[in-house]
Amino acid sequence: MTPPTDPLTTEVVGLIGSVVARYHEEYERAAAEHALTGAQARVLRLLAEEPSPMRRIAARLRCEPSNVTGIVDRLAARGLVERRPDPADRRVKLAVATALGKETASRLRGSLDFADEPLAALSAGERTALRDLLRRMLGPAAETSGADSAPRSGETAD
Amino acid sequence: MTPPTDPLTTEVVGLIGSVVARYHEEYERAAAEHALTGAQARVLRLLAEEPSPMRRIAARLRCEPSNVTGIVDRLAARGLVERRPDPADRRVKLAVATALGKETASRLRGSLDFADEPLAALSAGERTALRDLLRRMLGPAAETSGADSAPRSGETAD
DNA sequence: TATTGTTATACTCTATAACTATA
DNA sequence: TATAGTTATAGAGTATAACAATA
Repeated sequence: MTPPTDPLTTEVVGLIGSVVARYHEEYERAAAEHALTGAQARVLRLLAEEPSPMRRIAARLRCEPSNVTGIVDRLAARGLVERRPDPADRRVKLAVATALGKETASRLRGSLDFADEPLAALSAGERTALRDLLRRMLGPAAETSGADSAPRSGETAD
Repeated sequence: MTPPTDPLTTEVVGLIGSVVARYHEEYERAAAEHALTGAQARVLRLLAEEPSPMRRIAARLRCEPSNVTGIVDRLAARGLVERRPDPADRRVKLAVATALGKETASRLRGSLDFADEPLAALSAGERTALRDLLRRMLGPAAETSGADSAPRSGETAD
């Protein structure tokens, strides 16, 4: 679709593909270090920030709500997450990270050293330039949306 | 690990996370458009470039060889891929894309319009700057490795 | 009636281990 | 004996459809 795509753009897309592959591997490795799957790690990080109804987790993960049941079950079985009723609406269940869950999420973030390894190759000035380019690329929403995002999160907010 | 990570780096990592999420969604959507899973699409693109022993596919996908059996089975069942014996070593089976498989891979590449949507926001000059930054970030190997890569490929070549 | 979360089901991807046929 | 590919098995993620409780 659209114009034939010039060599420069093709190369940039390829490079982005490489970044994606590397980021993804890093993320999975970091999750595995804590005996978590990628999906579990994403949910745990989400809940470490704030409690969330099951439905909202699904929206953030871009998957069906029925899947979240199992993921939260497994996190709950390990004491990383708990389910609490929502006082305002008794249909809703809030998933909340336990103290252990928050601690695990924090360690998880620490071991996701994408910041060091590949990014360390760039000077502060270069990182600033990269930031500006990525901001422009992702559009105005980017400044808030992805401040600490995980792969495949890509929320539509709700 | 390593230094406390300054706010700038944190933001850049977050932005990269957003790019990763978006790229991944795009890729899955494009694959689904052709009734393929992400893994199937990755293998098909790989084989559209050149035939490959099962073992090598696994290395590119960074998964166990036993998984490739099923993925290639499903692609073969749809006539997108074939298995051929390797004349040089009768233990080896080469997976090769059929004409239909190559055509599908080509259409797949066309519908992966990451190049248009987010990247179109950047001018040619900006794309060049982005290319240079990503090259430096990924290191010297990047120029060859990811020219048309898929998420999670991230090959170690072999 | 509509919505939230769950259950039931089926498929794909994943790793591990055991097997076969070559080498 | 070592290697390539497969099979068997089990766990996890995914979507769909049907269901209970609540709104």
